[in-house]
Amino acid sequence: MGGFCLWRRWSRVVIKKGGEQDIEKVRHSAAHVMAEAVQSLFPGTKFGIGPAIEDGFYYDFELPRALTAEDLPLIETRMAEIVASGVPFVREEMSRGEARALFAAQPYKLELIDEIPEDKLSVYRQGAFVDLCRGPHVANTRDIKAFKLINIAGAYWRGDEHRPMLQRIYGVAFHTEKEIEEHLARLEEAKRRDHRKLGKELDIFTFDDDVGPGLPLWLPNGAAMIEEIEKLAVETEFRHGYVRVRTPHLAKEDLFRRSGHLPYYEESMYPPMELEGVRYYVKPMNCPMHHRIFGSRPRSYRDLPLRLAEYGTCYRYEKSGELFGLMRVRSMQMNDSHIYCMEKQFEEEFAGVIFLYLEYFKLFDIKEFAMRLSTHAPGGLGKKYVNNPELWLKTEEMVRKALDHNHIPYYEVADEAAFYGPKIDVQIKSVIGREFTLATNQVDFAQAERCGLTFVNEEGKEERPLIIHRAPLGTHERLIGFLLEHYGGAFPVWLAPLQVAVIPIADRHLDYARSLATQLKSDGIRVKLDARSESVNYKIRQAQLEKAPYMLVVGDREVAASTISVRLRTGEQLPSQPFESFREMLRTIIATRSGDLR
RNA sequence: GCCCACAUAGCUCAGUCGGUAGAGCACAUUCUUGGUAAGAAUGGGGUCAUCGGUUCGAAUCCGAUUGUGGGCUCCA
Repeated sequence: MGGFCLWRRWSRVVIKKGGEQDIEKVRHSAAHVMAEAVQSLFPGTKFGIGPAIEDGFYYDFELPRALTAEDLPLIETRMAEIVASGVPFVREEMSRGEARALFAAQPYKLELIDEIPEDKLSVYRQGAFVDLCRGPHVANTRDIKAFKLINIAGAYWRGDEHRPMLQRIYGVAFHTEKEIEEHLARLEEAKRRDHRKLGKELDIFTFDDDVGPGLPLWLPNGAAMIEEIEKLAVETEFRHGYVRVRTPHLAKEDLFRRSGHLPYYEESMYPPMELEGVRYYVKPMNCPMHHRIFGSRPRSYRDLPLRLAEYGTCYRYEKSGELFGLMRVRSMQMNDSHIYCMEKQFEEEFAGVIFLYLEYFKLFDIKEFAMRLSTHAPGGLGKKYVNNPELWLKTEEMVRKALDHNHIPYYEVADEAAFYGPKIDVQIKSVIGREFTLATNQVDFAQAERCGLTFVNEEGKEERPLIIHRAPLGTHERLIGFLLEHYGGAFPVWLAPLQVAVIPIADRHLDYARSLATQLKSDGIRVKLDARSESVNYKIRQAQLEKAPYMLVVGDREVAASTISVRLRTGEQLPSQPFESFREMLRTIIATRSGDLR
């Protein structure tokens, strides 16, 4: 598993290793300087918190008016003055009472002061500005060499949506101006790779106001990709012993009540519709339906493990502000499966799923991801989580064992589990830097009981199956969103919406070009014949922009010799060759889902 | 859902102090038949997101709604 990296902690680790532990101090100090600047420009400002973060810092303020983009340069200028004045950062220690007196006009600081367990509190002073802070800081404001304020955003105090919304200013800070420029250039590059931009340029998907937010429409190019991905899933899951099922998009209220979705998941569900006195819900997950398939006849331990798979379409009512391109939508098609097994089969099944993930990630050349074990929090029992503390602890331990025995690295986060059990989420980052769960592998000890699922064991007694929910390819929406960014739109041949562009040089080459296109089409290749009376340059440019892996340019020479000239998407030119040899190569590359072009 | 910003042709964007809309690309037609990232001309295309208000007059000012974006919260 080379290339595996837990980038959650990555930046910190790298910094420490590289002997650059100072940069965090610089960023944190920059936050203090920004706070001082804001205080001097907006007297009466109430301060929240201002930590260092990846690439920079932020500080939360309660201000008399809303900030605008025009305020940032003013704040920056003030900061530059403070930096240039070369004021030292001075640490002072004091008692809780002294701190309370010092921050008497700062309600947010008072709240923090009261929650600090130690009796000795520390504050840092630079010039006229003093802030409650653990430190450490740089010695002098002059040590802050390069910073820039980036944007303004709203943020709830202490991340709690029931508490006041403060105004947050984000900044970046590095040791040198050059690093800032490089960082901004990286952001620009990220914008070019943004799946929303590429998805539009490559005609993959669109959103329509009349259809609704978060409800993507797949254009022909996107639909072609979806079909390839489903083909991949069907073949792979068949090899791994899954059987396929199909289920409706709706079910009666009672099903979701028994499964636990209505008590624990209702706020993410579309409201019910009522017909002939019966309430129906659109499904937010496929599991209840699959559980009914499991329960559709008596099951023996000999039937287990039973692996039911379906690319099921689900609908979740995500809050409007949470929608994000294809990465966060309201209708989604999931690479779903539920594995019903005995407890003694659990470890093997669970590990099998993890290895299935790794198989897929290798295929897609996905190297930057992290496996996150999400566990429950005792405080959420009966609210967010099914109330069965023993089973939570037991299944969490089972998952840890399954991971450890297979030497699979992971990190653990409490209070992130599904309502029915712990899970392993595979975390990836969008090119914008936002983190998403791409795939998931969840244990479910609750629904079998809630839904009354049993099997007859070796002793002829009824027993509850354990259930594993898994979606290694996540949803089409998020996977394709991710792959767009991951490949920058230049997909491997098998996945590329347009695989071959046939480009005749002049009209007299059209017949030959057409016969090539027809033959490729009969091989199932997605081919486009560009028959327009445009220049060769123009047609090649078009094919390049569409990121066609292959361009077949045919003119007098090719017609005369019955050959083709192949230009790769990389700009590379293959030697002139008989059409049949290209056709053969293409067949192999697609059949093996190779990432290479030749 | 919350804070802030934005919404002009299919796409990317101009549009000054309010005086009934422009460019490039794309598309269509014609000319051109050109050998590896844009040949030329002509043409069609916009209720300036929607609704309301201010004004003699609104793309422009104000309000609401819808949608999008940056965050927060939440998540596949």
